[in-house]
Amino acid sequence: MHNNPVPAQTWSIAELAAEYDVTLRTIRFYEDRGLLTPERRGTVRVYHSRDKVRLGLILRGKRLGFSLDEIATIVDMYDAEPGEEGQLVYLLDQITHRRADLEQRRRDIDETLQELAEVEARCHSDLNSLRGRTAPTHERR
Amino acid sequence: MHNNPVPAQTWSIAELAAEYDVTLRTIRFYEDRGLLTPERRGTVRVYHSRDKVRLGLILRGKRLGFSLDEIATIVDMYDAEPGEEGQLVYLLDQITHRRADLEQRRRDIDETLQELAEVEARCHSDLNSLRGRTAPTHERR
DNA sequence: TCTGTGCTTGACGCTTACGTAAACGTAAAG
DNA sequence: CTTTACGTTTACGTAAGCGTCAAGCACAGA
Repeated sequence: MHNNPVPAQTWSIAELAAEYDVTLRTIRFYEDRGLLTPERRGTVRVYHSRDKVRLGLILRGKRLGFSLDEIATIVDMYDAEPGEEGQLVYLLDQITHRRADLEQRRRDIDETLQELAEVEARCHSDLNSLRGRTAPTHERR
Repeated sequence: MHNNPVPAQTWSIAELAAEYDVTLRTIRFYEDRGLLTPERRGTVRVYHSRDKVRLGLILRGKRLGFSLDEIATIVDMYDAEPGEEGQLVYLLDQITHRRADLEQRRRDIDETLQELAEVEARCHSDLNSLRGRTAPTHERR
């Protein structure tokens, strides 16, 4: 057996920025908002895998349209320590809310996808008409 | 047969605001951004079912986290006239992009829901431990 | 006629989520 | 030693999406 088998990889701010395709400004801004807490070596930021994971979660939250405040509560849930009963109950409550939110979003997405499919079908039909295959007999809203 | 069987219902701005739970300011703002184009009777806005539907689509887009500009392109797709071939091809292209976007979102949502379920399971387990049922034997990240 | 009630158009304010310099530190390379 | 690369803080700028007055019109009822 040996200690310290893996030197526990770290990243510079530029490396993280490149990997996730965001600017340095963005990463520093997230830190300012308390979403990231990189180590400091002197004045320089050093990011560990924990920070990297959190950045990934933050960006996924952004893709979902959450505000940074909402993202903060979500991401912090993942890292939450067991704590006392009140904390846990609160956390479960948060989870319930988040889940309801996300399921509403999924319904919205599914509806939108369905309607896009209809618009697409109309387009193809119209294209066929234009190319002289047949007259447009379908109903328009 | 008779003409004008239904007087074609209309709504005031306040009625729409109440129904969708938004402010008058918001509805006017959407008009300012070209998302709504209500009829004018004198100086007063009169909303027809078309406007009402569009407002619903706009708010759904908002729930999905789209910007108003993106929402504009989406909503306008629903109302698009057949037009020439170039237009149709462009529309189909837009649809492709939107669909890719939405499917990415759905993946993000599903991942998040899964992870929330894990956090929830941890919470319940921790609660049981606190209540003295059993010791927490599960792994923490 | 006075008082609401509901609508209108500005116009300024505010928050979020960064962009964009400016000015400086540090360490390696030429 | 100077340049270059990479990092830092401070701070002002900006676009989106409204909130929030302010001031005024139009019509209905007491």
